[in-house]
Amino acid sequence: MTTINDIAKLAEVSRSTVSRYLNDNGYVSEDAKKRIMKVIEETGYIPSQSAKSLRTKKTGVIGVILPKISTETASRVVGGINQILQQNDYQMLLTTTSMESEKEIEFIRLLQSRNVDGILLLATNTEKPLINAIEKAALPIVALGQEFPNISSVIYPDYNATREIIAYLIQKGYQNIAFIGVGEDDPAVGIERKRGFVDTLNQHQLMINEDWIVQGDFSIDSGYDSIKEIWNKNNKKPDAVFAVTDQIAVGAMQFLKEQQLQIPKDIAVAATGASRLSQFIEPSLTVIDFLNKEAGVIAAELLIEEITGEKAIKKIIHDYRLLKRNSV
Amino acid sequence: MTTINDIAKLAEVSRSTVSRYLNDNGYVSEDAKKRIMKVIEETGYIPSQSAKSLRTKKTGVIGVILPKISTETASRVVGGINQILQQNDYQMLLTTTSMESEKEIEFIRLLQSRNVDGILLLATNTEKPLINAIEKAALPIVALGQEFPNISSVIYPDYNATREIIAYLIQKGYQNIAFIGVGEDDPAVGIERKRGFVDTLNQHQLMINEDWIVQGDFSIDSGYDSIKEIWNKNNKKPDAVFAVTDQIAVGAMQFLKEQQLQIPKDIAVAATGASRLSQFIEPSLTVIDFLNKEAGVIAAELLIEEITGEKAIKKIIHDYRLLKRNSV
DNA sequence: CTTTTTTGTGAGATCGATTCCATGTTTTGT
DNA sequence: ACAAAACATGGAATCGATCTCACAAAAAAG
Repeated sequence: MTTINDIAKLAEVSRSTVSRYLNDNGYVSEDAKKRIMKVIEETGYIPSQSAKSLRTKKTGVIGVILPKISTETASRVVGGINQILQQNDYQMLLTTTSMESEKEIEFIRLLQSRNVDGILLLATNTEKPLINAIEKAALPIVALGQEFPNISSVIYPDYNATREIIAYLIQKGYQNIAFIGVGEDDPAVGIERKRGFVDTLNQHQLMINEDWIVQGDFSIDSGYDSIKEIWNKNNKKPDAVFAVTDQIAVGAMQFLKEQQLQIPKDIAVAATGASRLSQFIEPSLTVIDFLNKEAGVIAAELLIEEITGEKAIKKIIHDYRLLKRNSV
Repeated sequence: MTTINDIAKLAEVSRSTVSRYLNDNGYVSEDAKKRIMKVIEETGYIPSQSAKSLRTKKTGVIGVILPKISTETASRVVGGINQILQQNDYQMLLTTTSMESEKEIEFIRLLQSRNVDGILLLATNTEKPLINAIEKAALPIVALGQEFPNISSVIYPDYNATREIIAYLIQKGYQNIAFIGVGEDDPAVGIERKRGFVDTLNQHQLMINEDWIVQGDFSIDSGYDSIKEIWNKNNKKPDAVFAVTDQIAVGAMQFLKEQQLQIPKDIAVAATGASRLSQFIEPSLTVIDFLNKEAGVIAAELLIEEITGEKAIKKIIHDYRLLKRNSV
């Protein structure tokens, strides 16, 4: 491999001059420049980032920690992050936790050892060990999707958005609304959305039927199973169901269709999350769109701000949109 | 930041001993081990990968170049890659070209400067400059989706799979089949799939109607526009349409439904690519499933093999599956 | 009881860049 | 014409690890 020393020798200048040329700082004569350029061209020399980073303490790499890459939400967010990072000449080191929360902590350490300039964390929990790991970390971290003390974060308006969509259901005349949620270790999805649901029902003096509140995970299958559970539990059936993710809703719709139920005539379905699927399934799903790509963009911008100075901790509550479609 | 020197001093041993401890090679007494362990624990020391890589010429990072992250295909492939890399303690540096082919070359250089141990290239073209860049690169590269000379690659059976699905259409009684393709700069999708289509029609002595062969890009919208173009062009309408991607097919279906056509009664639709959407759209799409995640797994395994010895260039033609569903 | 062998440790070179500083040469200002 | 400023260059330290080698002490072998 050719190094800066080889270039220096071939171009008959010193290592320092080559470095000055490469980084375009300090003085380099036209003559020397030309020679160096020529030699670099001929040898196909590529500077070693490892050596550079060792000296400068900067890698130009941002670590991204996410639960799972192969979900539409994740890939949208990553798309947004990527766009900003690329604009700012950063690269993205991607790690996925496969929903194992210990890995989030492990990766924070690992990314630090890789000397990344900052971390974007799409967290699925806010447990104490994770908080500790974040506080101990000596580099900028921005969280997306959950809120953490002492670091900047971009959070989705889980509570308010849920309130709006539930209110919309009620306004449309649905009174018996079922809820398919997820575990509470994910505060944003598991707690906030449920709180939005419960509070809105209470506000409208609607009865909350515990039999109609079930818990799935994030999968289509769990949506199917959850609504089935509701269906088999009781004689009285809901006339609407809200699912905390659109994947869950898709599974639920599958079951409902199998029961020969008309959506939304017999039962309305609404959810959070605007995947392609939610748009093209029939009937098209009424959902909350959290504009994931945008959120990724904002989070990345926040992180870069923080890397390049700006110490302020910012909490940004991201925008959302209620997409009224045909399932309600 | 604490370095190995600090640890050495605090544990009252030499730098070398700490290094031996960290890498678990050479002799370290139990006593020294204990002291080092304690100091590391107390200080929260994290070794610098930059320094390590500078010495060892290994980073434990694999570069992945892909056209676009936010497609289902890409995220499935990346999921598969990630799984294998994680198992082998590699990290993934992700770059996206946004379909700009010069960027593929740029990123090959960039990733080299980052001293990645290998590159996984999901290419969308096989132009000369790209081939040159690959040949000049002095590190293992594995391509996925397109074939390149002199490097290992995992390729999809574009030709054979297309033949099978077209044959299936014919067998089902469809004789007037339209084709929505993409540009020929993408040989795998643009040329091979078209060739499979044409050859199969010829083999069955079916007329190839040039008016029924149009070109879109990879988007849903282009599917809509393409089938519309076919529809408005001619008095005679096809009774089936094959699209080279399921996204295109979804767009086409949208148009066909708007024309009050029954799928598959009035017109059958088939495509390549088994997205979630293709499964849940109505009617569910008959497609070729290229098992993208699996392909990612195999490509990653191939690359790791190549990094750890094994010099053989392998061309692997990946498996596929014809999913017979309701759109045919 | 010597001779090997094994165990344990540290000094110092090295990887490939950046950067401070010293030194010399031009150019500019007055 | 002479001091000051600008230009140009190279030497050498440095970043934080690895790793070869030399050397000494302890254990095993003869």
